[in-house]
Amino acid sequence: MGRRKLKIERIEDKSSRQVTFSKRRNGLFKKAKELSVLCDLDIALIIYSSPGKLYHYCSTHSIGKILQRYQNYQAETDAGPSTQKAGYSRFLKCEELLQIVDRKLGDEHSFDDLTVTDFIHLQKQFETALIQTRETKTRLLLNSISSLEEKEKLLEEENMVLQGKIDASKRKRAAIDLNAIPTTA
Amino acid sequence: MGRRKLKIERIEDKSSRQVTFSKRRNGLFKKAKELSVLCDLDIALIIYSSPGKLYHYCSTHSIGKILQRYQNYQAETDAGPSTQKAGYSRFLKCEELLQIVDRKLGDEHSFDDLTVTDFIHLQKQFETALIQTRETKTRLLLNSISSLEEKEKLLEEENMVLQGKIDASKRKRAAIDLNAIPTTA
DNA sequence: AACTATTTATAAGA
DNA sequence: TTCTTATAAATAGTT
Repeated sequence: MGRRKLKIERIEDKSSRQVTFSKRRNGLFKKAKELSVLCDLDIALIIYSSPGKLYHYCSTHSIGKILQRYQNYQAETDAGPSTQKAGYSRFLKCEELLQIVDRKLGDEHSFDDLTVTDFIHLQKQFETALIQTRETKTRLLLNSISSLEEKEKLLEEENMVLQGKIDASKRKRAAIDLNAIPTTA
Repeated sequence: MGRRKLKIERIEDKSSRQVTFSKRRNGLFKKAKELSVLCDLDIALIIYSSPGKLYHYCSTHSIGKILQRYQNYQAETDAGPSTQKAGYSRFLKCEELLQIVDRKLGDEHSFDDLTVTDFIHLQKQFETALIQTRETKTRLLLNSISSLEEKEKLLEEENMVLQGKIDASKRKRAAIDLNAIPTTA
C-alpha cells in the first residue's frame, strides 16, 4: 500500500529503512492494540532494534493474569509427574515473590496497570529475591552447621576433661590401694 | 477497512469476535514478519487467547542473541552496585544452565534456530535446573546437619558414660577412704 | 512532517 | 470455514 508495491526484503538504504521502521512500527502497535480491544485478549509485542534499543507494546491487563496464563500454558504442555512437580513448586515461589514485591511496591503502583518495562523490572526483582532467598537459606544452614561443629568441639573438650579426671582418679586410687593394702610379698 | 467502519471496542458476539480474531491475528503476524524482514530486526509477538491458548510469532534469530540483547537491556536500565551484582550473578547462572541444557539437547537441535516455543521449554528447563540445584544443595546441607547431630548424640552418650565412670570412681574412692582411714572420733 | 496515489487489510455477505 | 467484494486503512514515494 503506497505508490508502488514494495518487495519484502531488507531495505538497504539506512534512512529509508529508518523511515519505514518508524511508520510500520506505529502501524503494528496500533493493530496490536485494536486486536486486543476487539477480541478482549492479552498481547505482548516486543521489537529489538539493532543498537540494543527495545520497543514494546503490552495490552493493559494485570501482570498477575498474564503470569497465570503463562503458568497454565506451561502446565498444559507439561507431561510426566516430575516436571509437573517442578512447575508447581515454581508457581508457589512466584506467588510468594509476588507478595513480597507487592509489599515493596506499596501504594506507588496499582499493580493492575503495569507495562512491559515494569514487568522486566519485576522479573529482575523476582530473580534478585530468588537469589537472596537462596543465599539466606544457605547462610542459615551453614550457621546451623558451624554452631553444631562448635558444640561438637566443646563436647570433645568436655570428653577430654572427663577422661583426664578418670585417669587421675585411677592413678589416685592406685596410689590409695598401694597405701591401704599392706605388702605381703 | 471493510464494508463499514468498525468501532474499536470489544465485539460482543462470540462468533464474529472469533472471525475477527482469526483474520486480524493473521494480519498482525504478517505485518510483524514484514517489519522484521524490511528493517532487519527481532520481533516477538505473543497473544494470550482467553481459554489459555497461546499464539506467537518470533523472527527467526537465535535465542542466544535475544537473550544477550535482553541482558544488555537489563544492564542498561540497572542502577546501583547491588542490582548490578545481582544481574551479574544471574547472568553467570544462565550461562551455566545454557551449557547444561546445551549438553542435554545434544545434536537434535542446532541451538541457533529456536522458536519461542523452544524458548519457553528452555526457560522451563532453566527453572527446573535451578530448583533441582537448590534442592540438591539443601539436601546435602541437611545431610551434613543430621550427621553432625548424630555425632553430637554419640558424644553426649559417651559423656554420660564417662560421667558415670567418674561417679562410680568417686563412690569407690569414698569407700576405700572409709576403709583406709581409721575412725578416731 | 505532510501529502496522496496505491496497495493492502478486512467487514459483511454469500 | 472459505471466498468474494466493497470499503476502510496503511503506507511508499514525493514534497
